[in-house]
Amino acid sequence: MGAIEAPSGDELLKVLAALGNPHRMRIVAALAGGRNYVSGLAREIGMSRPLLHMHLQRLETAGLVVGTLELSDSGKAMKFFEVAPFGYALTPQAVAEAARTLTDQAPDGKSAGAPGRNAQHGKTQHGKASDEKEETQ
Amino acid sequence: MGAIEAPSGDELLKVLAALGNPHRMRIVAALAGGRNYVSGLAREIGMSRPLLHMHLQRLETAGLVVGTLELSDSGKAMKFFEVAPFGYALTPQAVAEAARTLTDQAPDGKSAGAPGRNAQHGKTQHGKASDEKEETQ
DNA sequence: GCCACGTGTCAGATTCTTCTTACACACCCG
DNA sequence: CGGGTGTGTAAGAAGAATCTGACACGTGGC
Repeated sequence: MGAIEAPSGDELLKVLAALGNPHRMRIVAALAGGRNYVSGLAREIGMSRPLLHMHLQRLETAGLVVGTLELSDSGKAMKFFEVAPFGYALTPQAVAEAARTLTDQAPDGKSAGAPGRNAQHGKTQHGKASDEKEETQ
Repeated sequence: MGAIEAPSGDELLKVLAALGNPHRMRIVAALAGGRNYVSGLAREIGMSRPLLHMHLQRLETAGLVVGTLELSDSGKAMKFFEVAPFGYALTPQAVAEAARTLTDQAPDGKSAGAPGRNAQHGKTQHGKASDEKEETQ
């Protein structure tokens, strides 16, 4: 019966909390139309840079966008962001399944090992299977 | 082929914000295992009734659960809750599409009539789909 | 050197959400 | 009639999220 791989409760929770915000939704929408760098994006959607920075950080932590620092021909460092090819199915069973592996995140939980920051876990029919290595950041 | 009906931005936003909470996720999970009434559910998941009441209200507003007030044989009024057969696909395009119809409106109530709130977009494996009626607030 | 552009981060105020406590009512049973 | 069950709601504290402003740094061009 379980056709698709269920995401961990913490992961799904982070994704939903990240997407459950009008500004962040708009950011993802703007990024879905094409990649952009922080200041340009801030101008496009009319938001202060520090605020956009926070939202982008939240989205990146949830694995919904990825940022790459590039150097323009002028030599200026510009951080480009683009949407990650995520795909989640939101159904009662999926939520129930995820809630099973839901760890009541303690205020201090990350001691040794990966901080649980994982992006792709092919949930839906997204054949996109770029391998994912766990990098201990 | 974009034959699928996209949810309104406000609707998707409400759903994501409602599900982006560990307690509410657990509530949906508990309710997916079977219907229950408020006090019983509060005992089952170990939560105070007023708090559970608030969370249930939030979930019901988002259209994720439905509550029906029934009378037990003893004559006691008991409010039973059960999960609504919702189904949302969370992809970059879906978010972008929803963000297009995102009204950043004030806490003031909506003007009139039932807005086009559509829940089922059967792209995931979920057979049964009885449509629910729209209840404003 | 100074300014325009890019980056990141911090402190503080504000606003929202969450949670507890306490109250209101209705019904049944001893 | 008091005590058990069920319901709903309101006030206020506690906490987390949001947002603004100012600061830091680096590079290219006048």
